[in-house]
Parts: sequence; C-alpha cells; structure tokens
Amino acid sequence: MNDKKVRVRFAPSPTGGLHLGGVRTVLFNYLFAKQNGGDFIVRIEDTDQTRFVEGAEEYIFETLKWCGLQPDESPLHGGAYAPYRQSERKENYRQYAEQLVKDGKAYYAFDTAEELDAKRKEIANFQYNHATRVGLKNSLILGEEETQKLLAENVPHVIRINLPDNEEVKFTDMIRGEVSFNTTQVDDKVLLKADGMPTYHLAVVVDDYLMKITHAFRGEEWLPSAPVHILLWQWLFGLENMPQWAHLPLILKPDGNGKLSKRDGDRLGFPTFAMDWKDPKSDEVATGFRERGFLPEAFVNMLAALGWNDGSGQEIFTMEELVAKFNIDRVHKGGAKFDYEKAKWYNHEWIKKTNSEDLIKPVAKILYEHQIPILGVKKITIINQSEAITIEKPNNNLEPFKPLYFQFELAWIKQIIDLIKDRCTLLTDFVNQSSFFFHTPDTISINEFRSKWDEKKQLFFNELVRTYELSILWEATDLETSFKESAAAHNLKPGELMLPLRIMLVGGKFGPGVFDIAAIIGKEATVERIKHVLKLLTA
RNA sequence: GGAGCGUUGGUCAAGGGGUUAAGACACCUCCCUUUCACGGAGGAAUCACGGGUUCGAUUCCCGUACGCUCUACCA
Repeated sequence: MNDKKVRVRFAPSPTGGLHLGGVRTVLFNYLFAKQNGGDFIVRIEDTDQTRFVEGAEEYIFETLKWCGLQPDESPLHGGAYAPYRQSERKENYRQYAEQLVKDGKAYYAFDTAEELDAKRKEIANFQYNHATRVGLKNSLILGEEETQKLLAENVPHVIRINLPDNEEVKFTDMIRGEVSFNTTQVDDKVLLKADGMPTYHLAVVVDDYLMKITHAFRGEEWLPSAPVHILLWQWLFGLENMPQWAHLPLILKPDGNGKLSKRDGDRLGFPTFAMDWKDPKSDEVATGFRERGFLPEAFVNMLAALGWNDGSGQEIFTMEELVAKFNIDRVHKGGAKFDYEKAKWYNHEWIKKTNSEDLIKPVAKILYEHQIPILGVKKITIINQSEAITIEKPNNNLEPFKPLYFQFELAWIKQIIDLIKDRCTLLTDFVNQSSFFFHTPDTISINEFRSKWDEKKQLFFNELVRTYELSILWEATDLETSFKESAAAHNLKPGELMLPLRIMLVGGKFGPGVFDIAAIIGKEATVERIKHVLKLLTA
C-alpha cells in the first residue's frame, strides 16, 4: 500500500462559487500530493441534478488556475480514469448497489418521501435503521416475492445500506487518530436514489476505488458519515484498498460561533469566495478575494495558515515552501475563526515581498479597471479575467499628451510602485495611492493650510515656481535643496511649506515624500499644479 | 434529543510533567518620518472548570461545562 503512487482528489459539487474552506481543502490535497510526488485529481460530484448551477464548474477551474493549484487529472485536463464527472459515470454505480443487495448488505426501500416525513413527525428521533425498518416498506420486510413484484411494476425505490446492529466501526484518521462509531447511531443511508443516481456515500467510495485514490482529505462535517463509507469499503473493495482519511478542521466565523458562511462575509464586509461569483438565478454578485485586491500567493499563504502551522514561527511561505514543509501531522484538530485583518496582513506582506516588476501588470490592471486614465498607455488588453494584461507603449510624438506623460515607460510605473507599495495592503489601494501620479488630483484639500496662508508664503511659492521652471536638474534631492534654500532666503521654515506643497501636488495629506513625487511627475506637472493652487488661493 | 469531534491571550497559534508559557494579527505607548504609511522599541492580555496520578500539572487520566458538526432520495 505504501509503494502505491499517491493520488488525492478534490470532489466539489458544482452548486455555486468556491468558498474559502473549499479552496483550503484543495490546497491541502494539492500540497500533500505534490510533496509525495503524487497526482491531484478533480472529480465533479454532480449527482444531484436539482442543484446543478450553470457556470459553477468553470468557476471552480478558474479559481484553481488563479491559485496555482492545477489538477493533474480532471474533466478539463483529462486523464486515464475519465470521465471525471459523476453524472457521466452513472452506469458504474448501480451494479455495486445491486451487488450489495445480493450480498445482504443493502436493500430496496419503497417508502415515499411523504411516508418518511410522516414517520419523522411521529417519532422524535426517527432513523431508518435496524430498529425502525420493520415498520417500513422495504425488501427486508416485504420478502422476496413482494419485492420482485414491486420492482417489476417499476414502483419508485431507492437502495439503502443495511447497517449491522450495534457494531463498532473504527478507523484511523490522519489528523484525529483513532475514531470509532457504533452502527446503532447511524442510519441506513440511501446509496442509490430513485432516479438511478448514486448519493455521495456510494459515489465517493466507488470512484475513489476506481480512481485509485490513496488519501482522502475532506471537511470535518463528513466525520459522522465516515462509518458508512468504511463499511462500504469493507464490503465492496476491501479495507486494505481504502484510502487514508483526514478530516480537516472547519473555518469558523470571526464573531460568535459556527461555520463561516457567505452571509457572514456580507455582514462583516469581507469576501468568502476566491473570486467574484455571480449567481445566475438571482444575478447577485458575491465579491471574491481576487477582486478585492488579493495576490493569489497571499490568498494561498493565508489559507495554508488556517489550520496548519509548521511550528517554526515562519508565516510567509511560497507555494514551493508549502509543498516542502506541509505536514499533515501538524494540521490542527480544532476549527479556527477567520480573521480578515490577518488575511490582509498576509497580502500586505506579499505586496512588499513581490518585485515591483512583477507587480506592474496586476497594478496596471487594477488602475485600468478603476478607470484611472493612464495617459501614455496606448492600449491595455485584458485577455480574460484571470489572465495578465498586456500593455503597449505608445509611439511617442503622436497623441497630444502633456509633456510629462511622454516620460511614460514601464520603468516609470515601476518607480511609482517602488515608492508606494509599502503603503498598499490590497492591490486596490494602488488606485488611491498612485492616482495623483497619473493626473491632477480630483480634490485638493486646500483648507488644510488655507488658514495659515499668508503673503510671505505666496511670495515663496511664486519664486519656487520660477526656480523650478528654470531648473535643469530634476532629481528629488535637487528639488529639496532648492526648496530649502529658497525657504531660508524667505526666512521661512521648510516645515510650514511642505504641507502646502504636498497638498498642491497630491491633493491631501498622504503619499510618499513630496520631492520624490515631484521628481516622478516631472517639471511641467509640478509647476502646473503649484500654479493652479496658487490661483485658487488668490481667487 | 442522540452521536462524533473539539477547547492555550480579543483572534491565529508554539510548547507539552518543573519555562519569565514563543511568535503573529488587532489594541495601547514611544521612536523614526516637517504628510500618511512602512519600520523600530516597549506595554497590556492566556493554559474552560472540577477531581485524580505525581514531589510537581497548562501538559497525563476521569468527569463537568461550553462550542461545533452531523442526524435528507444535499454534498
């Protein structure tokens, strides 16, 4: 068993956007597979046709792509065990269910939904099990002849597992150690539905066997139904072929208790989906981490830390490091409350850590999406949502740009990113932190200094304009030197003059060093912005 | 209700019979910065409770409490 190639699977239902917890399950699967030189398989569990949602499957694959968690086998990527959609493997399941009936490990049940509902109302904690099935309509009670008759008449029926009475079912969970259940506590789950489709319980077991899955990671919410799966393995394929189970801790809501849900995110103002998800029925859009301005590296890093810790104190991990260091033994048993502030901290760390060159495309894309007119950029093409964009430089001398913007080149954007990335937590922060580099500030908080404005300052700035206009050198240090010299000549403290200058250039009390900004936006824009505010002040 | 699983600061967590019980986020103070951030230095704050076992329990055992998950012809 140990020399078998590691094969893990992520088995989502295409019922909507991919939630944080789902992506984390993928991550742990992926890390474990890659660490062991194994394969990561994505199998679509679409056995419930009533819950099918248009676009959900595509969304899942786009999310995986964005996160850098590419499957080795999937309906999209193909593989030796195709098809990878359970709806396309329908014929596989019935035979196993029938086999179980033949072996006495399962039985036909003809009870209608209404009859079962009535039972549930009548009996407090109704379970379809050893004790109650006597009073119900199933092949165990009806007998061979009656059963065959009903079957021949095509009476709608399901196949249920025939759980033994009062038997201990034990297994070893990779995270929790030995776990055991008594069969009296679990009910005779439906294996094959009336429509001929398997339920999850039958489908996972059959497909995990057929696809030679060696390790199965899933959320803790599956723990109570594990005994059904264990028994099915025992009866159908042998325990020695069963994958090793690992039930992952839940991700909890930040306030109160319970599983984190999309509603909590809406309520508290943070995303819970990886990427924007538009519900095709309601047209409602749930915002995703991607659109909120997260770097995929940061998103993945943050997810890895939700339930796992390598014990060294290291917090920032690249995917390669995660693959190398991930260890299932160090996954926690208890759930963790999601902390959006910490999530943003990861993003901030990643923005600081990422080379400015590598940030150009995502930043340009964000600016473009926020309609910052990047003059000088001839064309920004968005190939598709997850794809990087391409930027073309203009053939200068064509458009009637203001002189400043002729300086545009990628190196210019990189310079800006270098200057501001420390103060950007989300990619979207680049919009506010950089817009004044590209165009005159929309609003100028002139009142920040107006009350302290006087003739002396007016004169100083008038002269500064002349000095800057004549200046040949345009480096931040030169600008600062001439600024200070001029201030001294006017008998003014530079301190009282820098705030007005800042506000003239950027519009408010924020941003990097003023002279750095002036150096980057260039002579013409600097002079023009000062003059503009000077005019406002005298008006 | 039942079953299962869990419980170290406000949150994420390291540790695991004898420690000043790491670190991170958030919070507070100060420094740096003639803006805002970044950064740096400090601070406050914790082993759910009760019994054992032990010379000694946060750590091991048993209870209790609390929380969560499941209890569908959903996954």
